[in-house]
Amino acid sequence: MKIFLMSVSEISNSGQNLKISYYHYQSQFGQILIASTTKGICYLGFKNSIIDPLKELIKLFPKAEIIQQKSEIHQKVLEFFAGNTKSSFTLHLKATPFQLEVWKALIKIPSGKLSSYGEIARKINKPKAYRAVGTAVGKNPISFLIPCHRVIQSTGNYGNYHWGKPVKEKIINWEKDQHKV
DNA sequence: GGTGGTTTCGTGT
DNA sequence: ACACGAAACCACC
Repeated sequence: MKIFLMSVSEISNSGQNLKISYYHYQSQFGQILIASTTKGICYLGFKNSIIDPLKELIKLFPKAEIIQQKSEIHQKVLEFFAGNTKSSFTLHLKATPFQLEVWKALIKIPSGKLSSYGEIARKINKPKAYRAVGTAVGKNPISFLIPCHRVIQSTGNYGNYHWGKPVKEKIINWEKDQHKV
């Protein structure tokens, strides 16, 4: 069972006076970019033909000082990708209050399980806000750690994915396999 | 089981 | 004030 604690502190002001270290790494789902502040992970995205995660990072924190540099916390994330489920992480997020609610609800979905946008909406006590939930889930800046891939349509279709549907399917199947053993 | 129109809410502009 | 979207729901067929 995967249990990890996360605390979240908010970033206002587009990242002014903020120093962010980022680096590209390889994962079993493709190339990823991990970015962190001194407080925690602030961005984690997949690189593919359509998405340039570095561009997204800069767009998210236009005023921050963004430097290419490895860091210890990146290593912890890589271990997590490798299957070390004991780690705990601190996230340093820029978010609206609604997004924070949604992302916290995502963290509660156990590995290997799936949820739907409507179910998340009911969990945060706004059952009719499923459409807004979809938008909020899609803006999650930390893929994989915040398990946005575990949310699919109520019909059973996998629905869309910011980093491309194939990646979403890969991760879901991988997590399924982890629990078969 | 599938299609199409309607409902609904938070965001960015 | 307005349009959009990682959806859901209902009424048909």
